[in-house]
Amino acid sequence: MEGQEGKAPSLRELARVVGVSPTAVYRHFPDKQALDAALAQEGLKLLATEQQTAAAKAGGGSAGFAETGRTYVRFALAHPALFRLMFTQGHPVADSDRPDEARALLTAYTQALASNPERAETLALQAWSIAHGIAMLMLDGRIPTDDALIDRLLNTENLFS
Amino acid sequence: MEGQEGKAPSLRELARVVGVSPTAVYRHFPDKQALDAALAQEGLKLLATEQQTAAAKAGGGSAGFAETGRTYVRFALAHPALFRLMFTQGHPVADSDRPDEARALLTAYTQALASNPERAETLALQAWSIAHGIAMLMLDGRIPTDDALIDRLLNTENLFS
DNA sequence: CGGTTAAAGTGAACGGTGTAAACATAGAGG
DNA sequence: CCTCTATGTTTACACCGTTCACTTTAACCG
Repeated sequence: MEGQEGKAPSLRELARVVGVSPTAVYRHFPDKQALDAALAQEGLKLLATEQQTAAAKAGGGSAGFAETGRTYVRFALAHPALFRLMFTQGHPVADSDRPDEARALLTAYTQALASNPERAETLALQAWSIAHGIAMLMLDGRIPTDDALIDRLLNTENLFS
Repeated sequence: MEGQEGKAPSLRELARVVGVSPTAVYRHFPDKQALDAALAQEGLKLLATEQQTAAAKAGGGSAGFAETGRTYVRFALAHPALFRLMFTQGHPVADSDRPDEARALLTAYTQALASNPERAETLALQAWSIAHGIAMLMLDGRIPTDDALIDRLLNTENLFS
């Protein structure tokens, strides 16, 4: 019925939930963007661990790599607002911090799968792009949120073969 | 320097630009969402024509198909706010209208490239996903907005080969 | 123990937003 | 000319992010 799931919560609403006045937030974060960035960081960490456990359970290797992608998309569908937040706001979230947990994990996998390092980099970004694209298109209601479809689209064996 | 380009204009700002009071808008659109949807429709049409001319200039076929993808990403980078609007709001924009100009064009191409029709559908969605993913990741500053990188990522010949 | 001090929370207020309601005006058609 | 409809306006409301001046809390130290 819906399109477009998951709207970002307002600063005031978050304050309400915590049971505190809106202005109290400013004792801990300079502005809403900083709050969002902190939440996004948390989300990225959560996604990274989910991916790692999923990949480990699949036994690593190329099966683990595939599981990483599925987990990425399923995470987006499970936490639409958080996922949007994670990629929507400001600077790439990490300035001098960990340079994107998820991305590091990604290139680690592709380095094992590809011949030369540049090829691995390209592969990593392509995998990221396709997973991100699927996630976004599904979140925005452009593509049916179908688990089988996720598998079909992420299947590298019939990818432009 | 920036991350995150292109913010949606407010209803009041649009009214200001047009030189009219904010509430006048409601004589023409039931609410802001409807206004956004109309703008999004316009954007989709624009993108579709740009893709068609680009593909035609490339001589159609698989070269034209590739040009379609490049045009998609370049469009997103050229009109960040509009592109976001096109995919961000509500129902898939077309309820009974044209079922997504861009998507129709896409499947038309893949049907020429693939063996069976379901394969073509999968191919179309995969191509859409990767282009959309690249566009989004670049808009959100996750990936450098590099023209050469676009080509490299969209190159089907080294896609998970 | 008392006093000082920094951290954390407060209410009021400002300009911004989307939207509703009641009212004004202009122009077309009889 | 008079009426009706399309279009516009002003005023008002609730919500938003944010600033400011003020109070509370609690920890530390002589």
